[in-house]
Amino acid sequence: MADPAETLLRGLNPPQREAVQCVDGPLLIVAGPGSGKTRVITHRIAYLNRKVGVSPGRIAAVTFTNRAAREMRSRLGALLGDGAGRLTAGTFHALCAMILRRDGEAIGVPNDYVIMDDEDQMSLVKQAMEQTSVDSKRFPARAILSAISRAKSQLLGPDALAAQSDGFYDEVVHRVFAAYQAALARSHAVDFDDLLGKTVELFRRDHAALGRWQERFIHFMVDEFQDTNTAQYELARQIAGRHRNLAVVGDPDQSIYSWRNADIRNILSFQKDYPEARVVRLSQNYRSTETILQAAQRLIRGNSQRIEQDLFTENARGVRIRLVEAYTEEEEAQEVAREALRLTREDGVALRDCVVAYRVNAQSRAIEEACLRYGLRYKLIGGVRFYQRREVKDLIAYLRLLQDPYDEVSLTRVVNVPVRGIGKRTVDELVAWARSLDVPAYTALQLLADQDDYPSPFDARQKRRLTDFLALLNELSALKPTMEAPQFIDETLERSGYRRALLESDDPDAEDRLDNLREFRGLSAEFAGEPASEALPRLLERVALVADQDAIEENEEQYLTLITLHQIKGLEYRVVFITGMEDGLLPHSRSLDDPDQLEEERRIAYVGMTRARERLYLCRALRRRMFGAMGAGLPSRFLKDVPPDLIEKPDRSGRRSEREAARVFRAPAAAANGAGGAPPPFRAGEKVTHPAFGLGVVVNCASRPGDYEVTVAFAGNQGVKRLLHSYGKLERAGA
DNA sequence: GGTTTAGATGTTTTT
DNA sequence: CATCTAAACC
Repeated sequence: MADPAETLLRGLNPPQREAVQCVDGPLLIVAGPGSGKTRVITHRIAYLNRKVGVSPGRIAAVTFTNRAAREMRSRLGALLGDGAGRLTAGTFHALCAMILRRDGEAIGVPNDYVIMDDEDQMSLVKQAMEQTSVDSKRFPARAILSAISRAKSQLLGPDALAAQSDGFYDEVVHRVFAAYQAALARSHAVDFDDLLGKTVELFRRDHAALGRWQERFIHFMVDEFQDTNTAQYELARQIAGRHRNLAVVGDPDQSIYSWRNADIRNILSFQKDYPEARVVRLSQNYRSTETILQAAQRLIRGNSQRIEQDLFTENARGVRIRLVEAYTEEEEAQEVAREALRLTREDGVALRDCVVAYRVNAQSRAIEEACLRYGLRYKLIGGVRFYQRREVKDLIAYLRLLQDPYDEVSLTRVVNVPVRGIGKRTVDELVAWARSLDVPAYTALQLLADQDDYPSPFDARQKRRLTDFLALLNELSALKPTMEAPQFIDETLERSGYRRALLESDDPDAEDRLDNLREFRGLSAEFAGEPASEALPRLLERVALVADQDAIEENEEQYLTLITLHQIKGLEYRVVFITGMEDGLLPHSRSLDDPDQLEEERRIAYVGMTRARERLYLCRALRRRMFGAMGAGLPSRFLKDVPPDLIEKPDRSGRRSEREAARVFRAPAAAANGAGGAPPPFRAGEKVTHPAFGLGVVVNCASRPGDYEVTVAFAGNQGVKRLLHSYGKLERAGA
């Protein structure tokens, strides 16, 4: 029994063991929620090491987020110790960045390439549309971009798209597509889809390079396989092409990224491409109570396009799912906050064990406000992401420009930030002039500076300003090898005048912005110990690829987590609140008219529900602010699919009058304490009656936003209850 | 060329 | 409702 490999199998059920031990050849694991699939993957890696002697360094494990990769590493560390550090774990994008950094030049991806984010892509598409005179009124740039992105994630270039084009729209897309790719190339840039597509292209063309990576990773594993797109799957097949040790783990019912071109059919393709593949199903749920699992199962059965998985659990039945119905978004948030508070005080639940999940980021605001009001610490995941903030993007644009002067998007972004008298008109002229000379904008600037008499469209004043800017870039570039990244960032902010402009501006957020810049500088400290010229490419790559800046920290701090239903995938909490269970929000209004999208919305709800271990709250508001106006919210159609006997409904008989609802609606934030200044309705010690609970004695009367919460000890075995005064069911006894 | 303002406009999810 | 755009104004 001293066999270290055997100990890894302890505590696993038979299918889990099978998945762990099946270390030769292709493997498909279809795993329901809470089935311990992450555990199976890490154990499999450890088993490969202990039993077969495969070093973790020869294994690539692709995860959906960087967070998941980090988690996998630490789990593996617990099993294997030091050796685990050599595992290559990360997203497909990170893996591709690594490959391209080393071998990309073979297909013309320059060593110093930069990665464009979606905002940059948008501006490039708009520019490409102007260039090809495509009317942005008739063809929204966003739609064109998503068509381009769809084509790219299916490994179609402009020409391939044109070849299978069917109609005018594709023709338009094709034109913009080609111009867009040209603009990327001119800027030495790749977008997220290129990262994948160029790597696939590299492996198609350069078999020596492919062979090296095939030998490097003799085992390849993909988690969340249901959310991979065509390019990602192709890449996995390429790398696993020699050893055929490709293991994929997925759950079709949790596929929620089709809008990012994830293709659930990859699971079918896998079985076709690897007919010899072993298929293992993990159906036992170790996470949730039976009630929660059953409710989720019933919900997901509402989808017609699916294969039934018979999930089961041996966990206890647990408490019923609570339905929370509030009048407004604010009340919904307050009820959530109040309940979270109650759980921490009465039920021994830590605040960290609770999570509030919602469909759209905008919903977080009401919750945040409720948390502030009740003094709950919270942590917002996602939201306006750090790297997207204006000042951070400005700084990144400077750094990118200093790494790659041909990055035109960055150049036009910062050429007049802070204002240097180089307005839109001048910038347009510069870009047009550069294009007429068929050189990048940066080269045009150099021309302007070096050849005094070269004919240009600029007068002396503009010429002076432009060459001053060029001088600034060159000056900073010269500093790059002489100092470390944090110091270089300081110099950039100083010499560009950015910091000073921010200090002198009357922007009310100036302080925050400086804080953010300081924070960014702090991040760059990780790359200290080497000159900025070395650190910059890796720093910028990190910035582009690692989106989960506000990662969930594994510390002891107590806070309520606020997160979207998309980001919560892969996590679990004892208590889950899902807010906005309304038609139009979940399912989202943009998905209502498409059956396929509607099924995806249902899967999103399913993912949310199955995150809960013990308690699940489904919350909705009758009225919600949308488009600036209030709209009536109908309950989510998904609620109907949850069996009523699994749900505990609010006491409808005690519902407040419509008039009172209107009052709350008009002044939702009125009176943070007590009912608008009204005196407490009862005092401790008073005798009261309740229609359902009978006679009781008031224990306490605490003020609540817009209300009072009365604690009453009822006679007999009714026990102590907390009731909201506005429900109006309590009356003074003995009158 | 810069700045302010009114007006329109468009609202999901993220590596 | 908040953010972006275009046009008027400085």
